[in-house]
Amino acid sequence: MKKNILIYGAVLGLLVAGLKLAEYKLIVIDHSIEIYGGLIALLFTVLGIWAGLKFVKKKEVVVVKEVIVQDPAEFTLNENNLKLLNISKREHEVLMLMAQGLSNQETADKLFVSLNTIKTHSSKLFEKLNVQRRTQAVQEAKKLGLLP
Amino acid sequence: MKKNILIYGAVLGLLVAGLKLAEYKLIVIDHSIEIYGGLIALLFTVLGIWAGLKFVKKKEVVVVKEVIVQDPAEFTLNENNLKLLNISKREHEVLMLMAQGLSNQETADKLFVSLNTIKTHSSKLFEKLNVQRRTQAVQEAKKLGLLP
DNA sequence: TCAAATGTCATGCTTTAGTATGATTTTGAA
DNA sequence: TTCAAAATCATACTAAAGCATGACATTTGA
Repeated sequence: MKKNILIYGAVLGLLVAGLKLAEYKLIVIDHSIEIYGGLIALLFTVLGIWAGLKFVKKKEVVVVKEVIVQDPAEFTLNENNLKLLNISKREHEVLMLMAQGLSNQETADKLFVSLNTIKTHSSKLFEKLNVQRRTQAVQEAKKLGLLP
Repeated sequence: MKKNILIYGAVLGLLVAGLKLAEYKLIVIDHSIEIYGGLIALLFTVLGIWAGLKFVKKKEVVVVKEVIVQDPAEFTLNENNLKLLNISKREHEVLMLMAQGLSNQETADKLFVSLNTIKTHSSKLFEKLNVQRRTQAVQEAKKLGLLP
């Protein structure tokens, strides 16, 4: 910044000096004033643009490196709701895996049971939670304190 | 852009005309040339700076290198991650409705587009989030601060 | 102005999810 | 021990989700 100001000042000074000299030579020519003015206009326009660029063209590159780790919010299972809704242990297990984004097949594999079994659990779960889809089930379950 | 050029041209024209007039009045004064030149220099410097600013004033570029994982407690949309993953506005909209447990059909109805469109958005979303299912998408999106 | 990105939609297809129903086996409590 | 709930599994569906691909219009940015 300071450098630019100094450079600008220096260039300006030189120009003024140069023009001062040129002034006496050009003055004798016809229409010299127009030429003189035109030159000044041109030079200072360029200078101005240059100055404008210098002072604004500072692109700021911000690099974000921080990683904010998830807070494992303290969760306490609401067993009361569990009982109220008649949700069994196994069903709750299935619900948790469902909430982790597992497919029915994956859940079945993880629990060593058949796909059909998981489907049965899921259906009953949806009934009890009064929802139609697994995504809704997860939402509802979280609301009810059945899931973290 | 075009406007700026026109404005610049117009201002320049007016100045030339004005100076042409001033030229004959100032010429009689002592040192009129210096004053004349000074004025032109001043005016065109300002004009140049203005032009420079106009044509170069690019927004700051923010470069983010790492994906940020956020605390889900207080939510502020992480637009950086959004950009990083190339998730468009519309896709984000779909993502939000998906997170609310809506089916593709319901989402389509809500956004007044076809089911196929939502499926397309969903597929691209899964790709970008690097997941296979909507449930996983929602989870991942929350981790990345794309969803409350 | 021109290319790239975005948004929209379709078709055809495969996979997964969800429903309905019924059956057998476990298990926990009266 | 007995009985009901819970858990398991199956078959047969329908519905929804997801994938791949191509097309076309609109928007936008360089």
